[in-house]
Amino acid sequence: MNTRKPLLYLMGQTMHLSKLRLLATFKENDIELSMEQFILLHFINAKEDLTQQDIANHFYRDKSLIMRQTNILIDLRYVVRMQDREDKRKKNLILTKKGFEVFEHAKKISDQVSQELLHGVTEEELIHFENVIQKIQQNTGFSDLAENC
Amino acid sequence: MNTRKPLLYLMGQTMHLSKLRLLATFKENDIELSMEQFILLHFINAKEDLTQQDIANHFYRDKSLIMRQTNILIDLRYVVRMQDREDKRKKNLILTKKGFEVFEHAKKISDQVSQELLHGVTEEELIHFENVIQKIQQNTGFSDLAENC
DNA sequence: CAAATTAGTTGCAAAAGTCAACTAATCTGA
DNA sequence: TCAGATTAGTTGACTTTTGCAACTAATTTG
Repeated sequence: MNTRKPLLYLMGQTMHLSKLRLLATFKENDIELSMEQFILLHFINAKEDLTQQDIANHFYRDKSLIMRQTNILIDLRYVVRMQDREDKRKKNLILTKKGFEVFEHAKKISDQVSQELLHGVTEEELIHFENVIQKIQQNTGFSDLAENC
Repeated sequence: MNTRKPLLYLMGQTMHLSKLRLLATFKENDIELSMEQFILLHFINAKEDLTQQDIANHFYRDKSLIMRQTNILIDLRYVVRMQDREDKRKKNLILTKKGFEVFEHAKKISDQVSQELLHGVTEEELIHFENVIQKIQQNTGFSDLAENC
């Protein structure tokens, strides 16, 4: 009998506990962001002329979910929606100064947490690890191969 | 500026896409289990004299959530609750024959999916990968070091 | 230009998760 | 020993997260 834990069991548990750690550290530092909000800010910050549909495609989520998550960030004045100049159906999401500051702070904490989580992992192991993660992601058949974020 | 993706961003996305792949494959094979239900079955199958509180502790979830997830498995006749002989507060969760059969089927599919996801990953890389995952899990400070499942 | 497609939006509902209160059983220490 | 603390399970009420379907307005395409 194969007693090795299923891959997704292992990854899921690690992900869950890591998320708890991140959120606890956010709270300690008075950052009131969910992990999803943080990731959304990260993505909006990294991309120019980003639309909600782009986000939905990238994360394989329903666009209505992205709509609502974005609304929260807008209510917080972290993000604004601006009509695209060329295509009036589209709206570009743009970080505000306030949003950028909050994001930068959260990013610093997040990097710190990552470092802690990777304590005892060598640079070489990390490279291999990220390499395997990438392969897994590609093997899902979902992930956009051309993607750079 | 550090352009590397945050660790949890990468892991989260990989986890999400992998979950989509697993659920799609479950559906193709007429398995009507959520990933959480599958993992719960896995855990109940692996452990003797398991209580809901044990599960809640292990997965760092509220016991009321475990209660409700277990109720679903009981409604499906996959699991039964049996009063512990020694401690009448406790109830042990036990797989039924039906539950075991469904689990075994799902496990087979899950192993298959894992294999597909690990396509192109060498045995050595996998060992390193699981090693890093374990370290991360331990570094969260949550994970029970004595645990074997 | 009519028909199909696309981006955003909204309503509805289901699923997932949290928190507090409660019961019954067990444990603990003065 | 037995009163008070603790533990496991349960329930209710609530919030958050998520997905689906329908709709509008703008754009693309044959």
